[in-house]
Amino acid sequence: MAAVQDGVVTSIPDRLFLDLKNAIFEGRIAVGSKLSEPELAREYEVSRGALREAIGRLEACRLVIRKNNLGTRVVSLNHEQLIEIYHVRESLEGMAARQAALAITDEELRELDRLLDHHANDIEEEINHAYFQEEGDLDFHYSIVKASHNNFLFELLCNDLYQLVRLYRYQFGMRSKRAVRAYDEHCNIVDAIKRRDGEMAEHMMRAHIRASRENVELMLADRTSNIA
Amino acid sequence: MAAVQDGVVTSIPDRLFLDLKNAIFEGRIAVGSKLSEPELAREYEVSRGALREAIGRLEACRLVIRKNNLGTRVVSLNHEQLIEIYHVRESLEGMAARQAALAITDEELRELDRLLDHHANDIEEEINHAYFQEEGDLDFHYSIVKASHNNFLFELLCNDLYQLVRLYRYQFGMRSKRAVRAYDEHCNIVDAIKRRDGEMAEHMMRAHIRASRENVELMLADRTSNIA
DNA sequence: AAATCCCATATTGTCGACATTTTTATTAAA
DNA sequence: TTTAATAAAAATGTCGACAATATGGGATTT
Repeated sequence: MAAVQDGVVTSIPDRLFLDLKNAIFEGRIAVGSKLSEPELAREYEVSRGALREAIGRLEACRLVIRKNNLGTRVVSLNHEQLIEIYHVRESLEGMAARQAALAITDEELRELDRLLDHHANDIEEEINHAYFQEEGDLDFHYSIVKASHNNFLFELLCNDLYQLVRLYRYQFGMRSKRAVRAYDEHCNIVDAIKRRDGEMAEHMMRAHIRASRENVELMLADRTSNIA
Repeated sequence: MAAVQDGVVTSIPDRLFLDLKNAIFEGRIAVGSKLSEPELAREYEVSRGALREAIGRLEACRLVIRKNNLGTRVVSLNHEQLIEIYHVRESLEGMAARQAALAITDEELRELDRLLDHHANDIEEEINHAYFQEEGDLDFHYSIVKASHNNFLFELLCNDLYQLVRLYRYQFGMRSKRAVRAYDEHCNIVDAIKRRDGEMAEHMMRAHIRASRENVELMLADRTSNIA
């Protein structure tokens, strides 16, 4: 999961960008709240200039929205926008699986098997389900995208989309209960990749994400009906 | 084509961002060349701070690459990277066509017909082929994506991907000679959308972009063999 | 002659201050 | 009491200056 950039000199905005991102993910900066430049500059002990550059990068990966003369707010997405992202994920990750089937290395294949085993153990021991519902699932998808050896796809998904999904799932307080079914779907995807069947890998991945989206739609529908 | 943001106050970085983008597209800032902050600040008569913010936005849409303490250069892509982008386009625009088939309005459908007519006339009169090879084709794709009514998809494709493709085709000096065949493919796509057949619309759009990619691959192969 | 080191120069990184715009608080009028 | 106008406060936009880093040239050494 760790995408450490080795040897790259990190500037103040680099560090700030990471810190702010974590603050958002951990809820210390609330969804929808405003990022006050004077306040954050004091808190992180940096100049407003450096802070503004870090905020610019948050804006680039769509985690915040900035309006001229009005300041910056953490994105607050509605249901429709979350669904939009799932549609994009479906097409993008489908393509990733297709390309992974052609380009994956033996080492990357072993890594996928390891993740699958880990997932299976968690299910059998009926413990720690939470892991694969959150980070573990992301690790799996991350590995597939990496195995596609399409760097553009990788950046799009891993730098932007996954983070948005993570934030929204957090925002809506969603925890998937699909661990067992998701495991089966993951196996299907890996099987297709092992057989170098790109067409099938894409099909299975799209089905997997579509199921995940439908699950989300159900939860969102539940929520609104409960509130209403 | 014009995506004018009405009523939005434009700051200096806003204007600079547009100016620099145009300068890159028109070749006044060469592909691969360095963006000197002092020089550009003098030329555009702005402070380096405002300039740096504009550069940050160029970086966000991947038109330039910035390295700490080393400065910023206009992206210079190799063949593999251009092909990577076409793969992403294929999956993303396929999804756009699929969703457009479900969500397109009558007005948007009329607009598509207008573009198709325009394209057909150009072919019959055997003039102005250049138009549809470049801007016209982009207009068509732009309209489809808009008709998907998936705003996230729209931003991804129209703010980032199309611009990159445009720049690379310029960088490699490519001009498609597929006007007639592309017209037929466009018609197939619009037919499927009219029938509200999302599955087929996606299939046709993907075939269209795949053909375009294969055409690009051919040109790139030609080029390298000529040079070698 | 080639390679290495060192210094002068230029460029990027960072900061504090001022200008402009928005927001809040206050006051006056209906 | 509510609304409108206005003034004070705070936030964002913009800038120029200084600090840190990289580049290029020349002297020195092998």
